[in-house]
Amino acid sequence: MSIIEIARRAGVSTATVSRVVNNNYSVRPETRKKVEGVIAEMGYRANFLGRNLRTAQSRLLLTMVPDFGNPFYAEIVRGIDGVARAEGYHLLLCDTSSGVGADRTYFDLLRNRMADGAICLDPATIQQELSQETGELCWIACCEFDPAGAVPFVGIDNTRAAFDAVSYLVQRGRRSIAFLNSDPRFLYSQQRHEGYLNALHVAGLTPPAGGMVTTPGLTYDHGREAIADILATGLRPDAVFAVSDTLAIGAMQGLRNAGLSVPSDVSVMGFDNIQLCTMVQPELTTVAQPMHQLGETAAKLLLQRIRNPDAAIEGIVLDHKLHIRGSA
Amino acid sequence: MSIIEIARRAGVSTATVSRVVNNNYSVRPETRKKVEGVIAEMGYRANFLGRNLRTAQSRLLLTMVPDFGNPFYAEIVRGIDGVARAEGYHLLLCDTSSGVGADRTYFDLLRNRMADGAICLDPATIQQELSQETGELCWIACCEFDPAGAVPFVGIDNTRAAFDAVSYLVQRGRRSIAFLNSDPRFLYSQQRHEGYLNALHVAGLTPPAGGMVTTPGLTYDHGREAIADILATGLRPDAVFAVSDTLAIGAMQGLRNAGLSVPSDVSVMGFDNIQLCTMVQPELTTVAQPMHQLGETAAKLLLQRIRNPDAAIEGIVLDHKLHIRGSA
DNA sequence: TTGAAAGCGCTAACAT
DNA sequence: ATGTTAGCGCTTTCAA
Repeated sequence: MSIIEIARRAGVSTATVSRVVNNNYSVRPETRKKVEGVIAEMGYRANFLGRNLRTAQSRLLLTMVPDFGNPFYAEIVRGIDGVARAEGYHLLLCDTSSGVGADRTYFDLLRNRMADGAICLDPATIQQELSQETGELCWIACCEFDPAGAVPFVGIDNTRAAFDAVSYLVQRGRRSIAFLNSDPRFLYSQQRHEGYLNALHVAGLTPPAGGMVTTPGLTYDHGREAIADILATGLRPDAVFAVSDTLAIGAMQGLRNAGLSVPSDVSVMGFDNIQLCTMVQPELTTVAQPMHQLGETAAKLLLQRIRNPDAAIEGIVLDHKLHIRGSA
Repeated sequence: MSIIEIARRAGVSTATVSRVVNNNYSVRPETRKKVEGVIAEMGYRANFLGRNLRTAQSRLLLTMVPDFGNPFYAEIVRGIDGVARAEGYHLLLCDTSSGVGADRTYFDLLRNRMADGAICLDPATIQQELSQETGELCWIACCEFDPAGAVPFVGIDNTRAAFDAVSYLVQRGRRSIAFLNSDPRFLYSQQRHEGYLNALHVAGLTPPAGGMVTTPGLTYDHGREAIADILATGLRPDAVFAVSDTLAIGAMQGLRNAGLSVPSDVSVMGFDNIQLCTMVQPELTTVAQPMHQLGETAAKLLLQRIRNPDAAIEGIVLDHKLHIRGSA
């Protein structure tokens, strides 16, 4: 049953039905009532497929996350979702962790007009590949971004955040600070690495030999295994800085398994400030990212860009903040 | 740039271009090559809005979750996503926690043909409201379902699972077993409540006065607060059964805060078996749900139903399993 | 193997 | 205030 059927039954034109449905044009109250009556009676619902083609928009926002099993990303997505829904958009959510293959990227969903815009939380490397097309494609980088690139972004200053975190450990008297990093394809990974080295350098320290490891992912188990690897080399650091809370929480478990106690033997510092931080024992000291705000800002920026594609959009850097708790 | 432009440049009809793009009909190799050349040269991408209208499908699967900040739901969604993508579908994800208002349900996205089908993880109450329309609407209930209803479902036997969990606590000598439940609108909440009572009954026990609480959500903090409430009544249970691991983990933290130790003072039993269970101290004993499989099965069922709407589909009950660890 | 043409359901410009 | 009508971009029947 289409709009034609409704128009026929109500004795009006399809245009009038359309006006009633979208209640934007002036329609005589009686006419409106009559049409609404037929619509209710028939249980008619506008077919968005037709509307979308006609208006050339899908009202869908493509959101690409590396892994929404990670509470950090989950919280950002919730931020995006809130803004999107308030503006009448919905989320086309893609978990990029499983990998889609080189020939077929999720950006195709944008090119194919399946989405009106996209928010990408994926590694900057992928993004750089695509930034050429940036003028045509409507998207925002979130968390992973190139400050010098052409793509509008929102994120934090990862280098400084890591610097602050490690400086704190140093200030607390720690001298052998291990570093649990993730995939170096991630820009945040490179930047936090840099911040870590900077802070050590300023303090006249160097990374302990074998104390810098790279994990293939951000699960708790990756953190646990990373610590096991470090300890297996014989190294006994007095602090660990992890680029993710999930990694840090896994690391704490790994340290416990090895009979080491946190923070007396080893301080542990995480990154993100997920809810879980205050649920583990000891509570996790971490660098907070404003996750919800990150998502909201990304969505607002994107919507802005969708509505006014030509306006220049500034990149936005939000503040990080150290949360001192029991683990360091 | 549309298919017409490509057809013109390649000197063929739009039908031929369409055939090339969908490479389903026989097209002469030279013709194909020529068309593909133009497509590549022009960077043409089919507009899915047009295709969707014509084929009357969106290739989108609506997924409604109460809260994908909860790792339990996140894992299910990943299961759904994997199957969906393998079949050329994508996820239209809606977080229902924020509430959409009575007049406008997410099912409308289905009625409006924005999605080809839906998987609903939302409370059964909402679902029952809608099950009348079930013949017309194409959707699957996941986790939350009415075994006697008309809606195809996949889930576990919550009553038995809770029964098994509590029976285990009893068998370990626990006599005063508190129950941390969530919103009773959830069917699982009612069923696990029933299983809890059954197990106590069989053991000749009764719920300790003030030992059954209901939380407004499933965050860690809800668990922590629930325990605080119980302890505030003066009750000192020797075990706690929570309907969610997140609740249980929060409860453990609450017990610690109150100076109680797990499991010597109080045993704690969770539900779901999220990854985090082995990262807390002590590790959490819990009833495992096959989360990934739950999601995969739901997606397969839905796809099946989309392709063959008339075939009867059986409800599927998957197995639960007790995981004994340190907390109980 | 290819082309012509209809039409999916809707909106919006234009006419009345 | 309402109707007429073109057309969004695509697929698909039918004909050649």
